[in-house]
Order: sequence, then C-alpha cells, then structure tokens
Amino acid sequence: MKNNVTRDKLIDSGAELISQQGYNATGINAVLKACGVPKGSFYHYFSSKEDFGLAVIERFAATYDETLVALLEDSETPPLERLKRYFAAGRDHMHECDHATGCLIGNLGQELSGQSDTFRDALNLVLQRWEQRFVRCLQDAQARGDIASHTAPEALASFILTGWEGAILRAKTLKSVEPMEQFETILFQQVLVRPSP
Amino acid sequence: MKNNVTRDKLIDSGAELISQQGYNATGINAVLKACGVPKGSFYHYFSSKEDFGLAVIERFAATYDETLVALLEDSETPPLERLKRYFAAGRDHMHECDHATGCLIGNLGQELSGQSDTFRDALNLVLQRWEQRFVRCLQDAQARGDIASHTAPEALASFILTGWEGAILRAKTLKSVEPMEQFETILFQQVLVRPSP
DNA sequence: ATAGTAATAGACTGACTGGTCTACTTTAAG
DNA sequence: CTTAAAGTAGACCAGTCAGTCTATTACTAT
Repeated sequence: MKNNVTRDKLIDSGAELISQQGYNATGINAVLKACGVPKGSFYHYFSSKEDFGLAVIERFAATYDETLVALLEDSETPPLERLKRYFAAGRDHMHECDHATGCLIGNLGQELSGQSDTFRDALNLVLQRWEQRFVRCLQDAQARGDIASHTAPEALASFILTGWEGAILRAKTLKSVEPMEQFETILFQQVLVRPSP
Repeated sequence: MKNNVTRDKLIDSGAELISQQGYNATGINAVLKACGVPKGSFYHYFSSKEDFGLAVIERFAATYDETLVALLEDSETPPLERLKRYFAAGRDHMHECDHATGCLIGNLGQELSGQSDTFRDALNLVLQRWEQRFVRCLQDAQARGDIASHTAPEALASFILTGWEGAILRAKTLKSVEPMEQFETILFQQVLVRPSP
C-alpha cells in the first residue's frame, strides 16, 4: 500500500464520473476504462463499490476543506467579504462545469441518504464540518459588529449552507447561476445586516 | 386507452419507488412486481423508461399543484399564514416518510439534470410553476403591507423555493426536520418582515 | 357473429452490473 | 539469490438491466 498512485487515479476518475452522473449511474467498469486500470487493481484497493464511494467522499471532503479554510478563515479579509468570495467561487465552479455537476456532497446526500445509512452518516459528517467553518466566520462577523448578534451563528450557518445547497440544485435544473446570485443578494440585504442602533 | 387503471397503477408504484430510491436505482421490473402488472402492459402504455419517468413527473406535478393551490391561494387566510401552513405540511410529509423521501421533483432535478435535457426541461417547468404560486402569495402579502415591497416578489419566491429545497435535502442527510425549522424561523424573522416605518 | 384493436401476459435477448478468480509481474526483505 | 507479499491483468460469473417478441384474451364496432 505504499504506491498509491493507482488508487489515486481510481479515486480521481471516480470523483469526476460520480460528480457528473451520480453514484448509481456510474459503473465500476466505466471508472476503470476512464483511468486505464484493470479490475484486479480496483478490488485490490477497495473491498466493494460502497467502500470505493466512501473513499471518494473522504478524499473530496479533505481537499475541499482546504479551499474552505483558505476562503473562510483568511483573517486578512473581513468575514462578510470572505463569505462573498466563497459564493463567488461556487458560482465560478458552476460555470466551469456548465451547470451540470454542482456539489458532489449535496448530490450524493440526495441520492444515497435514503439508500444507505453508511453513506448518510459519512455525508452528514462532512456537511456538519462545513457548517462549523461557517459558524466560525459568522462569529468573527458578530464580534466585529458587522452583523447583528441576536441570531445564533449556528442557526445562521445552517440557514446559509441549506440555502446555498438549494441554490446550487436549482441552478442545475435552470442551467443558470441566477438562483445562486439571488440567494446571495437577499442574504446580504436582509439577513447578514448590521444591528439596528 | 380508455381504461387507464393499469397505467395509473404503474405510475403510482413508480412514483413511490422513484421517490424512495431515485430514478436510476429503480428498475422497471421492480415497478412491475410492486403493482403486479406484466411487462407487456408497461411497454403498451409507455415507449421507454424515460417516457415513463416523464409521466410520473407530470402526474406528481399535477396532483401536487392542487395541494399547492389549496395552501397558497386560500384567500380566507393571510398570505404569510398560508406560507407557514405550506412549510408545516412539508415538515409533516418529511416525518411521514421518515426523512427518506423528501421532494420528488427536487430529487430528480439533482439526479437527472445532468443526464438528460428532456428531464431537465420537464423538471424546470414544474419548479417554475411552483415559483409562480409563491410569487402570487408574496404579492398578496406586499399588497396588504405584511412585508416590505423593496424586494421583487419574484426574487423572494426564488429565494424561498431554493432555500426550502435545500432544507429538505439537508433534512434527509440529517434525518431531522431541524434545518427546515431553522430555515423557516430565520426567513420569517429577517426576510419576510414588515416595512420599517 | 365477426373482424379488428386494445390490453394482458411473460418468456426471452443482448448488454451491462458488481464482484470473483486465477495467472502473472514487480517489489522488498532476509 | 530466494521467497513472500503487493500489485497488475483481464477472463469470467451470476444476476439484473431496459427493451423485444409472440401469443392470448377482452372489448368494441359493424
């Protein structure tokens, strides 16, 4: 298990295909073909398709968390500005994938939550970690007085993550980032506002 | 094509299974088994699985629109109260399905938007019709002065539908309606508020 | 009564699914 | 140099997929 380059190739190809087509619609053979790895290697590294799917989630969460930290915990930038950059990055990604991919975790959450508790638990954990990143950013904003403190940052974080995931979903069916823009606009106009004096 | 009882049975079973497992994970044979209809009948009424899927969407949208009208266009009830009833109904449904099903249209939008333009168009149309129902309800609220008029009802409707779908998605992975409650709370506390005098 | 069509019935097809199996090659340790 | 394990390779398996086919039954119009 030293040389993980084959394993990595599998996970990378898997992540891409699953992002595009979903978990159930992505066959193992398609993954193998995409990265030129024989089936023997697949079942050498993974005990099953589910095991593979979990590895894809884990890896995606780990690399995505890095960008999340870079965006949301950048102390050089005011907290609300960090949030705006996060939203902008999400819109950029949506353009890049031609409104087809969206958010891997959100996608799998929808597809697999009812199908497998193992997947649901794994995805839930990732989403909860994301929420925590938002919480910290919102705490910063409240500490600076940029937003009112009457609403708990945990509640706000849940509201934002929830709304953003919904906006991504809507953007996919609409093939336009408009819902994402609309969400951001109203969020900053009416929710993330300075306390009235 | 007079006696549609078999066709209806297929659509009903299909809607249930697809709601639970998704489109790709639901085989035609499973649908047939669930309602005791032979395969010959299936391909008598539907030209393909896609054709069947579209019929399921159409039927769901039609029946759901009735409840939507009953909830959101009930002129006996103040518009914001109608919205609250709509949210409450959504939470009830989430409890009933043990947080597993969620919203069929949202589910399929996520699963199939990247897979088939035909499905995407059909689902998009349904979501746009829903949004229109919200627009009308919000117009009522603005006309009565229950909420401020500085934000276009179309933008608010998009924001609400988007956020609500996201909350449903999150509720599935969390197996709890808490995100739905949190969304509603903040929405009514900070977005759907009376104009400041 | 009969002809024609709507609908039922399910065996069957080829393609594909996730997963297993055996054979072979490379790597690392003693 | 030998040996064992790690990894590569792909043929192969049973099961399932969407979809086809032929045969039969039920209904309806003439």
